[in-house]
Amino acid sequence: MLKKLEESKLIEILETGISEFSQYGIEKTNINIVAKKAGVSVGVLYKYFKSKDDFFMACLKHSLAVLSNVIGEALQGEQKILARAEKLIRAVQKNAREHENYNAMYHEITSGSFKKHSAVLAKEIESISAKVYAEFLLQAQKEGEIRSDADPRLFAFFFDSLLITLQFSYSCDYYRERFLIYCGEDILDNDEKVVKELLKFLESAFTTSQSEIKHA
Amino acid sequence: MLKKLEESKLIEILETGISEFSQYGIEKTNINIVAKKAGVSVGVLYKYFKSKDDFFMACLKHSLAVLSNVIGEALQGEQKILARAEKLIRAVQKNAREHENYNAMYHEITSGSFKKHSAVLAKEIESISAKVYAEFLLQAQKEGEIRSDADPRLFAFFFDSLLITLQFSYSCDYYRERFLIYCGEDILDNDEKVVKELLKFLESAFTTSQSEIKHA
Amino acid sequence: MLKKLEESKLIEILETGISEFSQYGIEKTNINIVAKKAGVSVGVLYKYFKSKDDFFMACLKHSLAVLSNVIGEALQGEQKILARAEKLIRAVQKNAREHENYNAMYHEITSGSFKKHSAVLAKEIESISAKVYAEFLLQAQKEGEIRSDADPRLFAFFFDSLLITLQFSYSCDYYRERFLIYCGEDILDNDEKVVKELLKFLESAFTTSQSEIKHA
Amino acid sequence: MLKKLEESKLIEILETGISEFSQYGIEKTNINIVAKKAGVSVGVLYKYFKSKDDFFMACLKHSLAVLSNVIGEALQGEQKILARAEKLIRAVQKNAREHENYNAMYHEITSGSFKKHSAVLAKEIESISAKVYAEFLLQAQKEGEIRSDADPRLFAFFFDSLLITLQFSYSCDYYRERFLIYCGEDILDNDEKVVKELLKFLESAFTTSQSEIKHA
DNA sequence: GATGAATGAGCGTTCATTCAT
DNA sequence: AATGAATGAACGCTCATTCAT
Repeated sequence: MLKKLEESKLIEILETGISEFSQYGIEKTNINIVAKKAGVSVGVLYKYFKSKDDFFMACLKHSLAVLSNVIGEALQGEQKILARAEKLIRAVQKNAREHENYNAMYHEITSGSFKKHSAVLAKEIESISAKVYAEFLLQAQKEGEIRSDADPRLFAFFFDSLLITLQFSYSCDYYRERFLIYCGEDILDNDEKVVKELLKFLESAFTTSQSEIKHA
Repeated sequence: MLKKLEESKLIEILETGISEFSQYGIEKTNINIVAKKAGVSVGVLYKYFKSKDDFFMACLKHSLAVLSNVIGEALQGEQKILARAEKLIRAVQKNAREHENYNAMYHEITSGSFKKHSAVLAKEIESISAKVYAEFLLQAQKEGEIRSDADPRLFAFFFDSLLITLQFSYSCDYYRERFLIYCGEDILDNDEKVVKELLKFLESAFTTSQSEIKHA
Repeated sequence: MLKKLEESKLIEILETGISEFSQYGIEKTNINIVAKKAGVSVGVLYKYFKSKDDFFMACLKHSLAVLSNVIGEALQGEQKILARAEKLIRAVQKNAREHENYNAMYHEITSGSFKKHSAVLAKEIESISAKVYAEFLLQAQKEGEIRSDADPRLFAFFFDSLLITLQFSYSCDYYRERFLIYCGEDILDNDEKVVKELLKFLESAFTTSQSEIKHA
Repeated sequence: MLKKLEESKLIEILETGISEFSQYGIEKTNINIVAKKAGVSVGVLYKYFKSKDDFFMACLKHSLAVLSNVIGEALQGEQKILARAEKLIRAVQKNAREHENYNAMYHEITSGSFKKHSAVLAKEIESISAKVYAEFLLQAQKEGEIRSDADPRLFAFFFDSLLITLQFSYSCDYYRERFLIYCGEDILDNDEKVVKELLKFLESAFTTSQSEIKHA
């Protein structure tokens, strides 16, 4: 009971942190203000987390735990690659809207003064999806769904690049603006169109073709 | 003459700023150190720029001026869309390596405490390439190079998403790590492979196909 | 019985406090850590002692209670002054080693932010030995062991100065270093030498001499 | 001219620091308050000194520079050992009164949380006087002024112990109280008496004697 | 104009003390 | 009574910005 109260408090602190971090960035976020907004004293915050960086990391982990579920669920039991892609795209759209801040957190680590942790974080965060994507692309290739001369890892990389950019386009200010500029002011109200067009874009890439490219 | 001297000094200041900003991020960059490294007094710096943010903006503009040339040059006089894409990909690879800092600057604005300027910056930065891409995709569509049911703006968006992610993969720490995880430790030494695979990925998207996608 | 349990607990708290205070000094000692190390809650600690300063005072008193026995025992029943001095010196050596922390506590009050209590503490701590020393020096003087023109109180002061410096030299970091510098790296393994030389130094001071000093 | 102004400012900062440190101890001294009292901003203080510890060290050095002159001057050109001792005692009396704070600074390092620097500081501070004293005691011994069976280093140690205790007795609160308790309330107004008695105390120690001590 | 010393608000972190349970 | 989670004032230090020279 006490435990439950503590846990809900902890989550409230994390959520507040995520809200502040995703609004102001790591450096500009003020720990004292986070504590006040979360309704606790700084002391409590420093009881749970040993430093601001540590606190940010905890917020990040909390965000990623939610995000990784999204991918996991979207990949359940499907067979055809385009169907899988469609599920992922829709998952991204839903998730990015629902957990705007979580995604902004993810984006936060790719810039600013968090360079020092780049290698560790990337390994921790990207390894799973990199492996999953590459594996199901390889599988798709074996089943003739993808051109035989494609490198599954690179294709996984391109695919993920499209997904994360889309994700940020629904959750990070700058990317959202860019999204509107590229696709029109009403693109945020037209999720279906985005799904369709991206699938068209992927379709051919993910569909066996005989053509070969010749480079000089 | 005096003007010229000032101009070269100004550029030196901007270059120093870009170097520092792209290394440490906006918040952690110390204006006094920038001034010292640039060989000027802080007073001069504050004469040219009214605040740190303003200075960052100027550095950003300077970076983008260089970057925009890259796109412009890559688009000169070419006709076939895949050839154009190839030129752009190679330009991105060359540019990202040569002007690592400039690209890091660009990435810097997409996160952190720079939210307030997102709309203005996006409009300023993305409008041109958004228009250029959409136009030549529309042209390509008219000439039968791209499937007739594609939305040129969305396709331009997807195409640009692939390019900027690639750009960051060559110039920003986190994205570079992600790149290695997805594509292997030696991917940075294998630019040709990246070009080929991305072209394969794009090829079908950018090549007329009769298939249509049916969504439930 | 309950009382007894409390008493032993109290002593454990005090001993822990003494250990921490003598290691880190008054300010740097953390009450919460003291409580944890002593195996009690801070609440208990603040039940017994109304503040950190108050707790330090209690620790100090506890230390001094042990230290005062040392002097007392060393002065039992002896007659000749040099024999008494020898007993005291040996007592200091033994005590300083055995109760390093207690002595460090004593030294702690002579500096730092404890100025406010100087007068009270000095009166409490020094009065006894000041009186004892002065009295037996007076006695010694009457019996011709000390030059007749000596002021027993001043001589007691000088004698005690030598003893406390020696005490600190065996128990406080800085004084120990100084001891090594003055007397050689192996002086801490050579207690007998210290005894002998200090007795030589005192011998003449404490032995009647005819000489008189003439100051201009 | 500007240089001069800066130097005087620097000294004012150091003097303020010495005043605060010797009043409140290292930990309780507030850098912001020191800055305010010195009439500068914290920024200036941190321009000159890289941390609080560094600032304390600078204050200490400043204190010691003055103190070492005292010893140096007192040792100029004298021959007879007791005359030298007398000069030193008088120097200590004068110096301790004039530079009360400087001496308190010296005492500050012997306790509290400055343990980490004990070895370095002791070496730096004590080495010189240890060597000087030992040398002139050795010289005195050769000339028959001191008993031939004395160890000059140990005797130097005892002599210095008497001097520093006296020094603190004129400059540190606790030691001053102890001084009054041992020697009477009016001892601070009776410097001559202290000189005379200490010389008497030393006289025999520093004067050749035939007696030998026999220990069991 | 140019300088760069000086400013001082602001923030991360600690820890003595309190008080609800 | 005993606990120890929670408090929040306090302080060391940084650095964007100003302004006297």
